[in-house]
Amino acid sequence: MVVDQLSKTPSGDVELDRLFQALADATRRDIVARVTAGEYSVSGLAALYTMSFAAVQKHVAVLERASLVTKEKRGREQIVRGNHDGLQKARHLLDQFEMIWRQRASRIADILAEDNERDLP
Amino acid sequence: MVVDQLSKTPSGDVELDRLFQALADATRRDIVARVTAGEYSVSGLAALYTMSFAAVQKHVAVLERASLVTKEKRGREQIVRGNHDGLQKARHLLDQFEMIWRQRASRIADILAEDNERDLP
DNA sequence: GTATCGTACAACCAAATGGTTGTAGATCAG
DNA sequence: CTGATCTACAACCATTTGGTTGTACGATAC
Repeated sequence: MVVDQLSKTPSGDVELDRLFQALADATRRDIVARVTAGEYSVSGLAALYTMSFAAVQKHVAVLERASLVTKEKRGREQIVRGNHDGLQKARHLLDQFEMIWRQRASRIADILAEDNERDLP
Repeated sequence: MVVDQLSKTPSGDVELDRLFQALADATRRDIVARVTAGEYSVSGLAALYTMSFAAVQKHVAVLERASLVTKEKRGREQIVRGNHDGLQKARHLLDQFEMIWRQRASRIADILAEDNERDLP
């Protein structure tokens, strides 16, 4: 059977919910990009945006729950770093979709090939 | 300059917001997988889930606005198909993050290499 | 024709989201 | 010790989200 990744995703992966939910906000995507490139304290991040410190703090918390970011206490500040594992998990799902797409494409190609066989004696 | 993809993403890409928001729900991910593999009418999809028809209809609408899915009227039913472009766009962003990550990794490798040079006379 | 099917859409509701302000606890600098 | 910084967290608010039910309408079947 060609396409049965589907049965493997009956429903309800909360981790993926949180991952994509976390990526569905421009500020948070920006934070991910920055902390993936280098280190930032929470207030260092907050300085980059016009919103309040608490708002940025909440965004970081969302990213942390989504495993896109880790926090580590250093002195009085909290260092935020990108977490590659979270990104990998999101990429993996999209790769699966890509596979499903390609399988469908090749199925269609097969059908066309069959048609050709039938048409050309 | 090594990492200035960052300045290119100052903020506010509504399309990406909608894309990831759309993927942040297990039912919608399941729909994407199914309609990417083959064709479904809206009611055909609705039959797969326990929720109401209207709920599924809304999910499809969200996916459509996110360019993850297209609808095409055929007779009295509406055929839902996967839209590869939307997926590609999401994959592209994650690929950019992957690049940022690798650049950071190689920067760190460079620093370690410098340290080695300094340490070994 | 009438009945039924597939769809669209409005109105409503509870819960989650994204933001604010304010308060309080650690940690560092002087 | 005192004051400034960085963080955490609660309370509040407006808007969005994910679901419901109900109504209306075009296409199909009989």
